[in-house]
Amino acid sequence: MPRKTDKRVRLIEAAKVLIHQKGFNQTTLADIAQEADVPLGNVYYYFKTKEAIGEAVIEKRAVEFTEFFSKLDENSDPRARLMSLIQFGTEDLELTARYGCSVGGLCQELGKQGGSLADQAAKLLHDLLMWCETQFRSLGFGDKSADLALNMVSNIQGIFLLTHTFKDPKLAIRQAKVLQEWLEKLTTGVRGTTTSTTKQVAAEVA
Amino acid sequence: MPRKTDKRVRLIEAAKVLIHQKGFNQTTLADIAQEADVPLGNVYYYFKTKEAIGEAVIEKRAVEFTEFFSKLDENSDPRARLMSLIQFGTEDLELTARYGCSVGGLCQELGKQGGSLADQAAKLLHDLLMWCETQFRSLGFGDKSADLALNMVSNIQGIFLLTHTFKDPKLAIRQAKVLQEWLEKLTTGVRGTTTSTTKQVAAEVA
DNA sequence: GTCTATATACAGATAGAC
DNA sequence: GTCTATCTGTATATAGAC
Repeated sequence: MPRKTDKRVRLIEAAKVLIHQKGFNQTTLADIAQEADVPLGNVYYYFKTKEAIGEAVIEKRAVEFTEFFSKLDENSDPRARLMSLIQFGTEDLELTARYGCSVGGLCQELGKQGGSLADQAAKLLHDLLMWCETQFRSLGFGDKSADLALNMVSNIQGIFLLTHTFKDPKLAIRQAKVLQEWLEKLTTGVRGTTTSTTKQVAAEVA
Repeated sequence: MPRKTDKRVRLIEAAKVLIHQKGFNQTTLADIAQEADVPLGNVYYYFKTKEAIGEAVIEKRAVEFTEFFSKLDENSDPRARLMSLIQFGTEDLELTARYGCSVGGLCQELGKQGGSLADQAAKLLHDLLMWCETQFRSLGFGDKSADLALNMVSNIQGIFLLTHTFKDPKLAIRQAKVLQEWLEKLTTGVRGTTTSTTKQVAAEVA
């Protein structure tokens, strides 16, 4: 592997971490260069602008999201997949308490500024939303699926914000329990395949 | 009222709006001075530092929060108060879609930086959380009240973030309906006063 | 109390030697 | 491809006349 790729990767990784920790605007190119052990002036050989680095970081996040969904999809039924999603939300809580959700934080910050970076960040949350909706649809919730997905992602993002605000991982633990119970009650008697019968059951429960 | 107070008030109001729109770090003193129609150099007569302006803005938000709670408390029973809170979340949604939640945004941004400003911003969300918990406690939910409050505030903050991220007020409308239905089912058969009977009912429902 | 001019620091970005 | 030195703009903050 040529050093070119190596440095590029290092810069993206450094930027990814620092942007999560300090936010995009508060992260300087000097910060990134230092963290990646690359001289400041050399950064511009790999990225024309700071925005280009932001773009690369979000693309990296998108790849990680895809891998994450693949992992979740290994669960045999959609209900277990959604449960896994909630479970993963209780990992790395020290990081979440310190710096909040890496994706939610980007959407919040960049959303105010508009532009293509904001759109790219929003797509990450959109993908998560769509993934959840797919699971609910597979469980037979039909037209209710979008609302259920919205409720779930909303809940997750909200508890991340509170966990960060109060610097208290226990909040996320508590809410994860609540969310899992909600999902359990919601899917009681519902199978993972979409048939006319399960659709009726799901519609009734919802 | 002396002009001194007038300019101070104008600066705080301008800062409040701009910080909501652009975030604290992205709002410059020049921005604030211009918006308040005060010469840049004069700003420092009223506030020693930019942080001092941030402090004043958060204090203003705290006052508005208190007034807001007073308004909500005008409802006769706690259930109606919580319903009102959800209802208020569906007002000014164009603003929320454009700039997100003014308080949530501050907590997110300042939380990463730490310091006293972050603590002050966090206190705003804490007050909201405590207010909600008080309502649930009045409804007889006892020890479940903290979790219910957490769930509610978490949900509200989450949907604000999504509304902002996707620039779509309809999302907040949809989720408000879901939240209200949740609250309705939760409090079915529960009265607004705390007696041993209602406590049992509430505990059972929760 | 008010306001212009400016000091100081640091950000993103570039030039050009190697 | 790499890296030092630096340009340019802009931010917070100050000095000091009025």
